[in-house]
Amino acid sequence: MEKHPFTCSISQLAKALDITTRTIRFYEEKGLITPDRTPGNQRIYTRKNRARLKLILRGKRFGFSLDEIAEMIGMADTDLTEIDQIQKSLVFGDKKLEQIRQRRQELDLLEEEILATRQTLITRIEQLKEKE
Amino acid sequence: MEKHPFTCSISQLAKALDITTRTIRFYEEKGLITPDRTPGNQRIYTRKNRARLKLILRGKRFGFSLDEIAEMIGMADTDLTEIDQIQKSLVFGDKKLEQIRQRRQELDLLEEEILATRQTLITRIEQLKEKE
DNA sequence: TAAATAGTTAACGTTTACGTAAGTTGTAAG
DNA sequence: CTTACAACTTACGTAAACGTTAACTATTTA
Repeated sequence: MEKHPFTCSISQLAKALDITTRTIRFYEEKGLITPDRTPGNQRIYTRKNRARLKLILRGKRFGFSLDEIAEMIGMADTDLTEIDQIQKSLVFGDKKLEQIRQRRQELDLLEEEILATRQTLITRIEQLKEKE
Repeated sequence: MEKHPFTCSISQLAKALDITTRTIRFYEEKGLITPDRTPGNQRIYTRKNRARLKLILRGKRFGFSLDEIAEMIGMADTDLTEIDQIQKSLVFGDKKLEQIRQRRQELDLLEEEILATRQTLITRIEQLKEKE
């Protein structure tokens, strides 16, 4: 196996994901990512770190707090030797899936609501144009 | 038309939506809802107010800030006489629809990710059970 | 090798979204 | 009428999620 060479610095990663370096370091403080270091103590990020960060940002866009995201990630990082631990993670993951499905329904409602408003507006515009 | 009698007090509304009265008053401060008052200056909420509040909470669950939600509501409250204003609202609504569709895609990704992790865990459990 | 650029930690500042407490007024029950 | 409870306003407090600045070190570039 290779030691895939797709690494980058903190500022490169920040630019790629359109966030600040402060944000990345903050997530590290919270234990959400743990990049390797160069001999000079500078952070280096792999594709894996990058994927992890994207997952974090995605979670945030759905209103999950960093603590909740930390939990989800905890699941992803499960030590695959302890069978009890694995089963707990499964239960946790299923709970999250439940939540996600609920969110999807709410997303539909939100869309409906906006579409309805849209229709009202369009109808109104047509009425106004006829009156001219 | 009736003056539909489906009104309630702030604490009733809070209980119904499982939030605190403080939260409701806070949203009012921010201009997100403007209930009528009794002669004694107490807030009364109609079905419409209630629907509005639900919309706010739904938006929050998708990581929209209160300011963003205020914008969305601004669209819903458009003064239907100014044709320019209506058209602006339409454009704004379409932007929000774009965002919502993006969120849906991300939701799918999130679900995939969890399902993949789930599969890994299940496979691992089976392996461990065979070894017994 | 020197200068410019980028990265590091530490610590204090800021914004958002409420929580909480104090003191006052409305309203329903006895 | 008064007791009790709910609602009102005002204001200070707080946790989360970063922003900003300072003082220092590593790395790249001339």
